Amino acid sequence: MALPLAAHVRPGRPAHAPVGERLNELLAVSRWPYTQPPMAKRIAELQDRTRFDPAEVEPRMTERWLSSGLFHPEPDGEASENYSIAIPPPNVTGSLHMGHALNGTIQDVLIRYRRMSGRRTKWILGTDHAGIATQAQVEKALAAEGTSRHELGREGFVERVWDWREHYGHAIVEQLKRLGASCDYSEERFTLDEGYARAVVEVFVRMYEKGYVYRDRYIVNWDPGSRSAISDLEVEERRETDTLYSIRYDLEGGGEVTIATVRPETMLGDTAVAVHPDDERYRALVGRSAILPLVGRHLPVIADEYVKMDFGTGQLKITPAHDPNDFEIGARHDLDQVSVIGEDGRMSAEAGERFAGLSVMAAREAVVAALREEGRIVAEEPYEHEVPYSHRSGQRIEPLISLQWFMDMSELAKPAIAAVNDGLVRVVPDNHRRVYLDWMAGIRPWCISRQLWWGHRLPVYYCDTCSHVHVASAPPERCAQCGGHLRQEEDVLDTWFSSALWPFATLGWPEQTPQLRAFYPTDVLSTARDILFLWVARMIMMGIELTGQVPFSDVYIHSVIQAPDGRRMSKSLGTGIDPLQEIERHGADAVRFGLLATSSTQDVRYSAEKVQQGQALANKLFNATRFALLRVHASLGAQAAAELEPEPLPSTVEDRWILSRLAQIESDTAARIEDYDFSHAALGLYDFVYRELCDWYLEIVKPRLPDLEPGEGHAPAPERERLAATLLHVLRQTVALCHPVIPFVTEELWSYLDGGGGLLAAAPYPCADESLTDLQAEVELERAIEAVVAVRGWRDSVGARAGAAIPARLCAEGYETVAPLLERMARLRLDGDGPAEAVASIAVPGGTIEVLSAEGLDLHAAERRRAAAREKIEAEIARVRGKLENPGFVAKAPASVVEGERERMRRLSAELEAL
RNA sequence: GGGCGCGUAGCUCAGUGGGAGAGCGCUCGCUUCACACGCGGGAAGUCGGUGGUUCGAGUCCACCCGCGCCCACCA
Repeated sequence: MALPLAAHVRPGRPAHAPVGERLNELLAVSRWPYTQPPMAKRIAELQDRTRFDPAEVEPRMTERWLSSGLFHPEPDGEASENYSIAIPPPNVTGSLHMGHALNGTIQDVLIRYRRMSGRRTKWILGTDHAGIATQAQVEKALAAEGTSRHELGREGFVERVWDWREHYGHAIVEQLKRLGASCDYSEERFTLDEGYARAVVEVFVRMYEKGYVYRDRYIVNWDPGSRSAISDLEVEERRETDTLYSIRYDLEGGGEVTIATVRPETMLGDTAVAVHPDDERYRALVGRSAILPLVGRHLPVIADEYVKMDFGTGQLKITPAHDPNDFEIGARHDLDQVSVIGEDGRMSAEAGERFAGLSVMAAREAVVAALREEGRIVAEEPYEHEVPYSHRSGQRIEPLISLQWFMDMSELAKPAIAAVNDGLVRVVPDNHRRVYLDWMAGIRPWCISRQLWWGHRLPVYYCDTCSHVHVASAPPERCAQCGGHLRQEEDVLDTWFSSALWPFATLGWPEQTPQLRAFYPTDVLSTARDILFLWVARMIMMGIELTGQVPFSDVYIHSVIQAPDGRRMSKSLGTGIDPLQEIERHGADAVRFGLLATSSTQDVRYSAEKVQQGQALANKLFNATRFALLRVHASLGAQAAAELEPEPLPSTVEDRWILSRLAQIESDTAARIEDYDFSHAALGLYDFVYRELCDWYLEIVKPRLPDLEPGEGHAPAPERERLAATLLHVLRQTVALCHPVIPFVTEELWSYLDGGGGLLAAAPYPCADESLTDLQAEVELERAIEAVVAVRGWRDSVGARAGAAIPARLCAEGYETVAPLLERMARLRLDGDGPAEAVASIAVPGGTIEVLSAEGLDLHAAERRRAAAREKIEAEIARVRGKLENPGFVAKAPASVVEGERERMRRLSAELEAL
């Protein structure tokens, strides 16, 4: 295998470190013993493989990759010269959905591209324990068995979850292999692994010691579904229509106030009534007392600026224990907190005998009924507002006061804001940058404790005797204060607390491991925007705080894939499309291509057509290669074919043209991948393979590389060898170029194209050879193509038989080098001689083609066509003339544009003249 | 309420201030010796609307209409 080292070094970009050494290392890996039949036999078998069959090929290629060890890099070198990506860890119980498939493909393109470009690459793989989701899933299974976590007890339950993980936790990893993802499968991480857990505890302790982590009684988003507090980010607001009740409260010593609420049941916990301090209407009320209906509690009337004078009556009930705003107001005015709703989502004893034990909704009805009986409901009206729901359990959030652990984020946010502002972390596309910055600027404390059993238990120990609180990475034996017995905190940490450490905890942090040195910081974090705050922002904050470095230099936010009808893809809506099913149907290459081609800087709809297009591309490339191999072998003989060294040896204009176009697509593709412009990368490759390579180059070149059977008139053997070398060079480069996008079919084809038996995944990525750029050849061939297309259209419109060659004369400039191919591709016979009088003429760039025989042609149609062509040219001329006669245009437009229009005018005039 | 984004061919979407494009679908023709998951030809568009900037606007600006998404503590 030829190894031009220069091919690894793209001009204008830094060569990343010991390239030669790297290559050898890669090659040692790719030369693993892979026995296959001799090439001649394989080529013969290729004769019958008229289609690319993904189901047959893909498992073989996966097997080759995995057993080669290529995906596992030794932890050598420095992170700055290596390339690494930490996969967003999927939930351990999850299965591959479209988002995973797209993100997996994107990351794999980046990884494969960098690996082929000579970088030591590591794609860090692992799964997330996903506290609430996993616990809920196992609890559901237990319920089906007629038992519950409470019956099993904490230890038994956690053991059951680990069993569950053993059984179901590997599905998604296998699915990633199916997709072709080149993760380092030999070092899979899990956020609850022993080492990882040590890192989590370490971080908690450090944050506690810095004073960021604290315990507080605070109003939290209580999720009755998971029986746990959840963070603000896990709350989703839904628009709902409720009834807004206006309720009359009597004032002590006469008078009344009227408050409005959509949650009458919470009035049982009211501890004040508030008005705005500037509200003239109610100034006299401040300082008096209202009497809470049904309860009889005396409520001070207070003044607070939070109250909107122009909303409702301007009189507001205050329930500090069950409303976040009221909680704040209560704190300002030192109000009592009366909790009338419990953690089970039912009314508590404090709600009074009449209501205790009722669900919130039942209590609402009961309270309204009771108030109505007393004639206190002044008004009822439908009211649309936002209602908080748990993103996790789907249940309505119940704000209530609870003792929880929090982390203050304000200090952590500062350097994380600076990192993005200063470009240390680049956000692509850029518009997400401001979203990040806005959120970070207003960051609030993070409730990190969860009342679950599945997760990292807080390293907090309470003394039974003196209630001293110990926070330590190793459990202390006894209370340091009084020697009393210690009890560990029951709560576990929010899953995102451990996820925030992902890029470095997976590499062995806090130990200074070789892995950490080699692969941290990582290069890019690719994800959908829904976890920008939940995860990405927190990784940046924690990364900077704990390692002193940003965890990645790029954040790439990819599209969200919607159902084809534009709705959200979801199981519950029935709008989900299973990527694995699509892979079964069309092949992994097709799905990868389709997803990349669809992806964009905004949300996109799933496109079965684009997947189809990918399948077509895989098949096309397979057949193009198959054609070239079979032809070369037939034309040169097996011996010469086996000894042939593919290299660019252009002898004709089409050779120079395709090599020039190849250089172009090579630099385009590299640039697009580096710019995260995956759709154009994929579609650009499609265009190159279809249009330039297959439709034109292969078709033009066919007669130069004959099946040798008829024997007469073949090009001499050295000419055939030059063409074969060029053709195979172009195919090798094209196949390699496509590899990051469609790895399976290209790896299979490489096993035919590469004599050395190496892996394409380890081969150098093609690099544009600028010396092969040939603008002259491009101009000449573009002109020929335009002419061929014009003649074909003309032929079709006059009913020429498909195969019949038409006698004609070329009356146009600039076809010296391309006349033979024009003749053949357009099925003309350009004898030159013949009757002087043409029967018809076809407009082509730079002139016409005169048709010399009307045999079998519909000349009326030909005339109509000629007239149409003339009309089109005239219209075009009129447009250009209009421009050129506009003094403003000539005076103000750039000279090159003006000259371009003049040139066009000359060309069009010549064509019109010729017609 | 604040922010971001989108309206281009029947559908899904590209489009860099200077000749409106692709894939699919539709249609006509080809059993052309790589591929019928193929090849060749064709039809199909007041680029959401109205103004403005400019020699020139699908592209830049303003407003309007329609549709998404994110953030936000008005009962």
